[in-house]
Amino acid sequence: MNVEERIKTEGEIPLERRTIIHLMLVTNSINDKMSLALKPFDISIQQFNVLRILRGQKGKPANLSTLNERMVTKMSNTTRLVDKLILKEFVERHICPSNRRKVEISITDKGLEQLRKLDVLITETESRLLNEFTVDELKQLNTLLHKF
Amino acid sequence: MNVEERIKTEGEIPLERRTIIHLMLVTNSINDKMSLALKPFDISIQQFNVLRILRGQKGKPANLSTLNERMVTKMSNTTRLVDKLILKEFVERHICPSNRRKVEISITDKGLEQLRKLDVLITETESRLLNEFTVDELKQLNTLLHKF
DNA sequence: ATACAATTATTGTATATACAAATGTATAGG
DNA sequence: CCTATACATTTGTATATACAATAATTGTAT
Repeated sequence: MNVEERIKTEGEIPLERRTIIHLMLVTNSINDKMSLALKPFDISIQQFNVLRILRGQKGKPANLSTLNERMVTKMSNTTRLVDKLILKEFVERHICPSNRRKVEISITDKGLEQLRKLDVLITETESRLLNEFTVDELKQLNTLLHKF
Repeated sequence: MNVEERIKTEGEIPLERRTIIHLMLVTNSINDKMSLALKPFDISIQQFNVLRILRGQKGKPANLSTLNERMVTKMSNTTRLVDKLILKEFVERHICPSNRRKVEISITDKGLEQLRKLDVLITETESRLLNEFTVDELKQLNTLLHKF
């Protein structure tokens, strides 16, 4: 990602500003590519993220606040995000019997099956995105990001 | 930014996946803080970006496709983004006399004035976001991001 | 000149998201 | 036991965004 070329600036950008812009450009590009990869499956990144969280629960259902807590990109309206996954029959929603304010959301077999297909795709996409990096560089990048 | 803590995972995340997630978490957090800083001025990050691009034109107006090309986060509908800036009287839109398909968008004095106020704020916010980094680390980070 | 394609921006429409208010449920204090 | 408060989610509504269709203008080939 060449910052100056991409945003067509000839003047010099201060290092701090350039870093922020650089990060934005990179993650925007990653998001675009991920969305594109998921598009044939008619699944958004957010929906994919929820499915993965639910699988990580290993059978134990999650409630809405748990999902919200764990989502990479938080949403202001997880109810309706889940609605869409229910429509696709990838998840189920039941009222929690021990506390009826809560809902229990769990992934269905159909959802798990879909996720297995997506796993391959996503792992490939991630690798493709990072193919210029050595393992050491990836570790270095993570160390730097940890400072935020 | 502690990835595992933030998304509440106990299992180990593969390095490549972790890197992508890490980037997302960091830029989401940056975006949140920037939006928050701009909020009192009722300006979105996108609108701010357009104003800055227009100032960079140094009097020379820009057309829509130029804006689109240069925006950090591209929009599918720059027309309506500009509409909002016109409503606030920060920019003006005229039909390009040499090619009437094009529009000429330019920043107004009021827009420039507003931008001067925002500059301080944004520069401060950027510094605050990056205060854990040395200049060397920032350069290092940019070098790594360049690999995308 | 005329027809056709290419360019540039706008508009319509469906969907997504943010934010606040409302709903239903549980808990704690008098 | 009653009421107030806190909690968890849902719903309403305004705004934002994506995507496709349309409109207007220009360039080009015949």
